[in-house]
Amino acid sequence: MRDVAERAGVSITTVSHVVNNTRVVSPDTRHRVEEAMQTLGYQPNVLARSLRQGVTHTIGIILPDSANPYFAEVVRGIEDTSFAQGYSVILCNSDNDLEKEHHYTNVLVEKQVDGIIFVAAGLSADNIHKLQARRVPLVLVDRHVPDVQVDKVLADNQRGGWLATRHLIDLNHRSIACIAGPTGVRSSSERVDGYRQALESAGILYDPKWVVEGDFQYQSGYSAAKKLFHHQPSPTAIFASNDLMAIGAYRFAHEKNLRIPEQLSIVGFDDIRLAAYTNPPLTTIRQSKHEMGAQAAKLLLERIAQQDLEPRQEILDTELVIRGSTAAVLQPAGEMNS
Amino acid sequence: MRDVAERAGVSITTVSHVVNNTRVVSPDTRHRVEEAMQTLGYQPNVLARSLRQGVTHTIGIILPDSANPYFAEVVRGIEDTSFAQGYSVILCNSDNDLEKEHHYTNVLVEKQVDGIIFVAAGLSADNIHKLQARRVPLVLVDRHVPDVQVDKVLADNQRGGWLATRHLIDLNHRSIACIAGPTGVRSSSERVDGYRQALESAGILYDPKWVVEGDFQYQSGYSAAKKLFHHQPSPTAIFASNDLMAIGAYRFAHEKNLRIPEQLSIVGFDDIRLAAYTNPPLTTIRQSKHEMGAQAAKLLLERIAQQDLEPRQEILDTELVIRGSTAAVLQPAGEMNS
DNA sequence: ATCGTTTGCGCAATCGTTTGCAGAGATTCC
DNA sequence: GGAATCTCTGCAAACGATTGCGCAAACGAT
Repeated sequence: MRDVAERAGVSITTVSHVVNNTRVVSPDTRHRVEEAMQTLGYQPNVLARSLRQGVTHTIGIILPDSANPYFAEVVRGIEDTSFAQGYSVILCNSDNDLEKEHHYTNVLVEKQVDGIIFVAAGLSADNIHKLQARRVPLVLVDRHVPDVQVDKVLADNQRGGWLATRHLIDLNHRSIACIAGPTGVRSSSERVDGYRQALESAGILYDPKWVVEGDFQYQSGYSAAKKLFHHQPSPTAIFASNDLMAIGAYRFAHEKNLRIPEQLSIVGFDDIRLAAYTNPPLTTIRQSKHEMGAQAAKLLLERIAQQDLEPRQEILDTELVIRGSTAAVLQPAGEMNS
Repeated sequence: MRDVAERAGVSITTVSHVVNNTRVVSPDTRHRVEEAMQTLGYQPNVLARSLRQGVTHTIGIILPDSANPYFAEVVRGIEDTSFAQGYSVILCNSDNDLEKEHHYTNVLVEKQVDGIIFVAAGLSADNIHKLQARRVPLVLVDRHVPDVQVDKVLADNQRGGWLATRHLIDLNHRSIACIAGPTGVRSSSERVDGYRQALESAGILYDPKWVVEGDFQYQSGYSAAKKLFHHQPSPTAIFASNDLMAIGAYRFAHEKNLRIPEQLSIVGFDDIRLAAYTNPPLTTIRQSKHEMGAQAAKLLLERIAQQDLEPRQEILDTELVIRGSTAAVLQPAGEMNS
């Protein structure tokens, strides 16, 4: 910058002002400065600017695993709207490890990010409180965390679970199992709640034996299905609390030569891109992942602009997408449904 | 920091030295300083440090789409090893748009990142040269770019294409189509080269009509397959140059009631996690995506540490993974193969 | 008592910007 | 013709750390 100033025969102040268009500069000098910048290939050092202005135009994302197709799309939503507003994002994978999550919160604070978007690794209340004590703008995504007052954007998981299960009930299924997500993850337990409510409101006994826990990965869906079919009688339908595990269950069904949907109906959750391309295409609960990320970024940027807002909460709709993995049960276990 | 110094009754200098362990401090003062830091909840401002030291411990990743499962895993590889070495990553999606890519290179340079990992959007030579002119440490991943001298980590795409095709030939297929990636993407054209060579070395005519172009997404695999089956005769096997398009082709086959692998064999490329869970499980060419990212990060950090290295090139192995989507052709079109 | 060494610490410049304050010359107005 | 106003620009102090240089006290040896 000093070089530019020298070459243009002006002060550093003036250079700064032409760069930022922050006060009038005579056309003549402006031109000289611009020329000097051109030939010297000047690019501002935003570190210095940030230091001075206390603003980095950078936000952090902390989440369990960016390689998970679900989160990957959320991240894209965040990145897209951040980009549009001139913000960059620092990506941090916590691997569901509170320790790592904590480490990253520190790193981000030290790097003076303007805000953080957070998919909690688990019982992250401590980490969150620490951030709030520092008055770091914050928004929680996808997973609610108890005991914190903070902006959130969540999906209507319970309704989703209810829709999925209700759909199966409407198809005359009565033996409906559930592959749950990890305990302690709120979004998962809410889905199971929806499942349970749908069963109970249809007068079907909720049997904890038919709820097995997975970890949201393919493999665990496979294992869970195996476990479900280990004892008699077997379920005629499975509600998997995410698509990855639903696809894991597919794998099991194919190995056992169980035809989907004729012999086993499966409903997933999330509607990842892939879901439309499985065989058969997966009936699932859609939540708009990109939208979720975009909303989160929007909320965060608003809070950055104005710190003293009341904590807000955005609940995104979930929607049943009927594809080919569900069908009416062959031997209806009860009376016909209207 | 000034507050800490004041509270501990020492100079800022001393505080700095206890924070960084950079010269001897008497146990007594050290203790006082640490206590002051504790009670004040001091966290250093690494912006200021970076400005002074000219080092940010931050790297940038520019790639087409982090939501693509393939890149998502590469990114994890990068993030993991960066994290282990104390670096953070800024994530930038170019959407294969040279303009956006260029914008991001500027942003990253201005943010003074220590280096950049780059999956080229296309003919990115200009953007790369600009970076090199600024002496920004750089490594290219996954896609070669002509006319640049720079560290690279690539997969052996040609061998992969060859392996895939050879596998089909060994199964007596003679009518082998290919779903290519976008033109201009080097890794794609190399795979097609491998395909072509395998055909030719087996004395099978290479017919450009049987090579249709996709864009590496599910949907384009579907469309490509449709196009391939539009004319007679139809292929008995398809080599798709990535798994996503292979799965798109699955979709087409299922719609047409073509059984895989009995009536149509399909080989993919990449071996994304999902590939083991499709129905049937996808035969594909494995490349280690996480490893690729990890290698890239390693190379980059080495170059950051030592700028004056010769450009290096890392070629990662590809490997045929035989699963259930390929089988011997029903009516052998030619003589039996040993 | 003197001198050399060691130990422990502080001063102030620096990194590359932004920005409040103020000044110099040109122009306008009465 | 002087005052008031306008236009354009520069000085210098921040932002929050790091670091070369140097100084004072304590110590040990002679």
